[in-house]
Amino acid sequence: MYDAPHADGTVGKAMQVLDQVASFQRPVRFSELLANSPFPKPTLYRFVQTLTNQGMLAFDAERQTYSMGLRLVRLAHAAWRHSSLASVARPFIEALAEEIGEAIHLAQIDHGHVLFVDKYKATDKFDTLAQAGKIAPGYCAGVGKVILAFMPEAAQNRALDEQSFVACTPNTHRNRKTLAAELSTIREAGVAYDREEHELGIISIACPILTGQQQVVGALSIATSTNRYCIDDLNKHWPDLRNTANSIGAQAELWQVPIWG
Amino acid sequence: MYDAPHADGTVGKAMQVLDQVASFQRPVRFSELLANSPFPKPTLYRFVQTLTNQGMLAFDAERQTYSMGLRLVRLAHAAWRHSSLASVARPFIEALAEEIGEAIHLAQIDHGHVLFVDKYKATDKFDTLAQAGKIAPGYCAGVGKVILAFMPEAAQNRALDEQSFVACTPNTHRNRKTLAAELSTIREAGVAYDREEHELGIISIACPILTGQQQVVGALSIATSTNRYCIDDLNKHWPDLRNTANSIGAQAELWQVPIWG
DNA sequence: TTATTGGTTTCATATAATGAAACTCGGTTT
DNA sequence: AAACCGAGTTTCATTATATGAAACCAATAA
Repeated sequence: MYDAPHADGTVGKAMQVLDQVASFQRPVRFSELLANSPFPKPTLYRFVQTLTNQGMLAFDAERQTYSMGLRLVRLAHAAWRHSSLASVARPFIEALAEEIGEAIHLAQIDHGHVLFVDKYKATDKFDTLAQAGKIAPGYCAGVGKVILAFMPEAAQNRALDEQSFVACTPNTHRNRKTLAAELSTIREAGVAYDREEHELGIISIACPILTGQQQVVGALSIATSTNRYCIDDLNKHWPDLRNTANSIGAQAELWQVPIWG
Repeated sequence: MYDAPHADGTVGKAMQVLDQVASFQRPVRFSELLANSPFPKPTLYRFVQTLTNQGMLAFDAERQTYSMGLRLVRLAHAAWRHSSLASVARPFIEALAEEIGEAIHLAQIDHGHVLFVDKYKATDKFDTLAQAGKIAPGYCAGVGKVILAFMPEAAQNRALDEQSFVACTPNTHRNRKTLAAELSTIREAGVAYDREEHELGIISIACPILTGQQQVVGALSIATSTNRYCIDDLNKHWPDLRNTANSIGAQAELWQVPIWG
């Protein structure tokens, strides 16, 4: 449901509550939270109180509902600028998108989830916050697979353990074995394809973004819909995609991009 | 320096640490944090540990620095979509910006700070995350003043108490009295002007976004630079701005926008 | 080698979180 | 009305957790 690692301390629990509120995709009543909360009533109550005081949650007195607070936006602003690839990658993505006229996704991995941190659609230009921050499971989506493929052994195993293998479409990997097999292919080839594994009608080609020491910091993909193009068409863009990814990687290295976000 | 309200509990302190990390506009060493932290070494240490585990901070082992974590981006995604005006306001702003060809800012207030939640520049289209989440003091910036002006007495006083009146430019208000005076003028007029009070060369005209019950939920402004236009030019756009603000207000009401974020 | 600095761990103590139960307050129902 | 409910809030003795002085452990630097 929502991440519940080894619950470190009180703040860990508070973050758990934050996630829970986020998981409802709408403002939510206290009682709704309580219903599927591991915490007893007064405890949960105090958590939401505190979080609301802190601006991490927002309480609508009118409707008696909680939603995510604006302080998060403030903090995320900093996160996005200083802890993600996005800021260094932007100009490159823009150039690439203009050149090939398809949507470009930039992703990083965060605790086993693929996190879209930026997106550029030739038509609606940057569409950052509306899309950024979205998560997709790592076992489908081109960017997810390519990041997994290039992770070091240990981290990869840890990440694989966290995958749940829900079938998004008929093409989705449904167990660890077939995924692991594809991952090694991907690693050799240096490219991953998403053949409608995440969403029917959407295909993509993805490249890893590597540092000089061959550490993955993220991935870049070109996505399109099947009624316009097929995988072979995307392949034509591979050199460009590859180059852009390399440039970003080089740039990231000079810059202060952390490896695992 | 950074918000330190009435420190509620352990999580409050943890959030304080988050803010502190954000306040450095770059990855930061433990010792740097320690230097201006109210917390003793081991306490601070455990906080950053926990926050890092939780993905709220990111630790770059290479350089031994902390920066904001990606989990914030994930959470902010939800915040932006469900707890802010931005999602309902976007289409309106887009239309307005295209029509008048100047940059439009959308702001909300959060704990006495004006928070830019969206920005549309006719040239670079939406530039959300790069700009959104930025804060500006409430006592300068057109949007800030207009929001303050329309706040209910009590909240206004509380917000005014939190202002520090640092002079950004020669035109900035430098004490509560002159600001309070302008606020009542603004309230009557329904418009606020920023005459290079925040940044030299930048002027703007701002309107409040009100609900049916005349509660401010945010503000909208048209900003431009003095070497292109003067305040009178901006005034020509006032009707449009006003209308857009009204439409957004009406829409927000139907929707689930919380009053104080 | 011996300081020094930046980071990590210990452990007795103080403090803060916990949750069962009791309470309040609109809105039902009898 | 009186009794009842269910969502939200508060109390308070108990327990678990955070705390921070001091000690410890590298790595440089002198």
